[in-house]
Amino acid sequence: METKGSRSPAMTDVARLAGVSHQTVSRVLNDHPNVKEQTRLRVRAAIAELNYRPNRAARALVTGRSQLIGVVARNSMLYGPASMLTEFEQAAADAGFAVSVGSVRELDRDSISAVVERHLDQRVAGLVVIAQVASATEALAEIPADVPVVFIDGDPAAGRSLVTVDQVAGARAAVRHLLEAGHETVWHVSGPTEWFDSAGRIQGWRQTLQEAGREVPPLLSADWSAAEGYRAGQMLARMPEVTAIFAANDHLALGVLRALHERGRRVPHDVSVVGFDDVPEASYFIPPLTTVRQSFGDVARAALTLLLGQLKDETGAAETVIVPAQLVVRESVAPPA
Amino acid sequence: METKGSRSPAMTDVARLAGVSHQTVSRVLNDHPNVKEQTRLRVRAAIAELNYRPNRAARALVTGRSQLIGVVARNSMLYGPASMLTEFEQAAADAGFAVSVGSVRELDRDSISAVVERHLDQRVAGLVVIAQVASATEALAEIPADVPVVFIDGDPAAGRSLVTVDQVAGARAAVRHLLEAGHETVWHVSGPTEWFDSAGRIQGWRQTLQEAGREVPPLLSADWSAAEGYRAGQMLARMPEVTAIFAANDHLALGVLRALHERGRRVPHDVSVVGFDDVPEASYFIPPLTTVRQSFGDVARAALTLLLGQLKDETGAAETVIVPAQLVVRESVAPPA
DNA sequence: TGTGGGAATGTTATCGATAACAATGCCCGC
DNA sequence: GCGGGCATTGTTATCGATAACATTCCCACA
Repeated sequence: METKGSRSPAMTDVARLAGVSHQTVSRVLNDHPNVKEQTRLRVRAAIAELNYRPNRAARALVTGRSQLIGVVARNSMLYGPASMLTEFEQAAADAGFAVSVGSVRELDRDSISAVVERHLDQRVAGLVVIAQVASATEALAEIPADVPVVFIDGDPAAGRSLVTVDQVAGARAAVRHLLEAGHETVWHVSGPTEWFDSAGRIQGWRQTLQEAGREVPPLLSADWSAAEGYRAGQMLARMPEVTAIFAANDHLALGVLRALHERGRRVPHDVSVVGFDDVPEASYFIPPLTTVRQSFGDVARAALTLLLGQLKDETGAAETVIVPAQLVVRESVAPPA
Repeated sequence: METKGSRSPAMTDVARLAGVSHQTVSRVLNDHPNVKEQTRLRVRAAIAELNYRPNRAARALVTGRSQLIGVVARNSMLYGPASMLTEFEQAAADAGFAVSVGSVRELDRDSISAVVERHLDQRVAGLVVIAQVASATEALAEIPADVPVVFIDGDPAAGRSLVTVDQVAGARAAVRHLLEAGHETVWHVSGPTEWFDSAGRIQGWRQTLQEAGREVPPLLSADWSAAEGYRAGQMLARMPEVTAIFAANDHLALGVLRALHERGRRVPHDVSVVGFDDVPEASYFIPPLTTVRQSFGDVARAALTLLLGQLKDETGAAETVIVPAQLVVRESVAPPA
C-alpha cells in the first residue's frame, strides 16, 4: 500500500492494510478490551509495516485535552526550580505525558497570565505552577475549572492543591542546630521576603529564637544569589558579636563564606554558617557546608501524583502535601570560640 | 449567543455572532491581508464577547505541524544545560512557540530515540538537541527530512546544523593565561572524554602546551561534578610539581580548590586554578575563580535563529554557528612561588 | 462599453483521531 | 426453540481549525 506523496500513514491506511475498520485500529492502539488476539496481531503487523505514527494533535482535538502538562516557572537558573523541572519532566514522561515549559521573567500577574494562556491554547491536560509568590495564585484564579492545577511552593493559605517543603521545620532545625552548638543567637540572611519559601524560613528562624528566649537580631533581606550573600556577609563580618549565621540558601551561604574569609573571620572557628537546599557542590565549599536538604525529586513526583489524581477524579478537592526537609551536618558549624 | 453545555466557543460561534464566515474569523486571527477594517473590528468584538480561545490542536491537525519545539536534553541539573534550556524557552516563546522538554537519563541511542519519538508524535515544528555525544547524532539519523533539527554542542563533523561554543579557543585562552603567568606547564582535569565539549577542551589544552614546547602532563579524566574535581584535586595536591590546573568546568574547579585547601596548598600562591563556564557563584569561590565564560544565552538564541531559518527555508542546508568563549580573569591565578 | 484583475468574502473539503451508536453472531438459559 | 446478553467489529459523526477553490463587486484601462 503506497501512500500518496509525502503524507504520513494514518489510521485509515493501517485499517485498509489490516482489513479492519479504523475504529479497530484505534482500539488496538488504546488497549481496548474486546479485540481478538488474531485481529490485534494483524493490526500490529500493519502498523509496523507502514511505520505508522499516531498524531497527538488529532487525538487532542477530539478529546478536548492534549497529552501535555504545562509548567509555569520563573525564568531562573536557580538550582531548586531547575531540579524540580527536570525531575517533574522525567516523572511525567514515565506517566505518558509531555511537558511544555512556560517561563516568566518576573513573577507578576500579567506575565504569569500570558504563559497560562499559551498553555490553555494547547489544551494542556493540567498545569503545574512553580512560583512562590501571591501573584501566581491570583493569575490562576480565573482558569477553567476543568483544568487541574498543582502549585509547587505556593501559598499554603490559598486553598489550592499544593506540594511544598516544610520550610518552617527546616529553618527550625538549622537554627536549633546552631543554638545547640552553643551560640547565643543566630543571624539570618533571607531570600526575597515576598516569596513563600523565604517567609517560611524567616518564620522558623524567629519562632525558634523566641521559644528559646533568645534575642532575635535584625533580618538581613537578600535575593537568592551568592552576590547578595556576599553583600550581607560583608556587614555581618564586621560585627564581632556575630558567631552564627543561617543563610536562606547555599548560594547565599557561599557569598557569606567569602565575605567572612576576606575579613579573617574563620569558619567555623569564629563564625558558624548553615545554608539551605543542599546543592551538590555544598559539600565542597570551604568548609563543607552544613545545610538543610530539600528533596526536589520528592516534590516533583508528589506534584505529578496530585495532578494525575485530579485528572482521574474530577471532584477537584484541594490537597496539600508537605515534604520534610532534613538537616545535613557537615563542617561549617562549631561552638563559639 | 449561548453555547450549549460546557463546550468552549469555536470559530464558528464567533463567525455567527459577527455575521461573517468562519474563514473570515480565521483571517482576522492570522492577520491575513484583504480584510476590511470594519469587518475586523466586528470579529474582534465577537472574539472578546465570547472569550474565544484558539485550539492549537485543531490548527496542528490541519497544517501537519504544531507550534511546539521539542528539546532533547540529558536529565541534568548542570548549570550549562539548565541555563540553555531556560534561555531557549524564553526566545522560543518570544517567537510564538511553546517548548516541550524531553529528557533522557543517559545519552544512549535508545533513550534519545524514545524521546524523539514522543516529540514526533506531537508533530513538533522542530527539534533542538542538547547532547554532546555521538549517540545523539546516530539517534537522529532517521527522522523525517522535513523536521528541522539543530544541535547544541554536538559533533562538528556530523554535517548537521549546529551551535557550539568555541571550546578549543576557550581552553587555549585558559592555558595560555597560566603559561603567561609563568607556569612551566598546566595540568588538566577534564569532563567525560566522550563528550564533544570535553574533547574540545582537551584538544585546546594539548595544542597550547605543545606549541609552547611544554611538557603535556597526563590527563585526569572526570565527570562534571565537584565530587570528581575533589577526587582529582586530592591527587594533584600531593604533587609539588603541580603549580597550575585547568579544570574543565567551575564545579570541578571547586572540588579541586577544596582538595588543595585540605593539603595546605594555597590558591593562588602555591597553585593557580582556572575553571570553565563562569557560573554565577564562581566569583564567590575562595578565591574568586578565573574562568572561561560560555554565553549560554547566545547559544540558545543562535539555535532558535537556525531552527526558524530552517522552518522558513526548506533547503535544509546545514549551518554551524560558533559562539566565542571569553577568559574572565579573577583571583585564582598568580605566578609560581 | 466590455474585459480583466484584484479586493473581499464565502463554501466546501480536509486533516486524523475518538465518541457514539449500530449491527451481527454466538452461546446459554429458560 | 426463542430471547437476551455479551463479544466483536463496523459505520457515522464530530472535534475546530486551515486549505483550496468559488463568487461577487468594483475599478481601471483599452
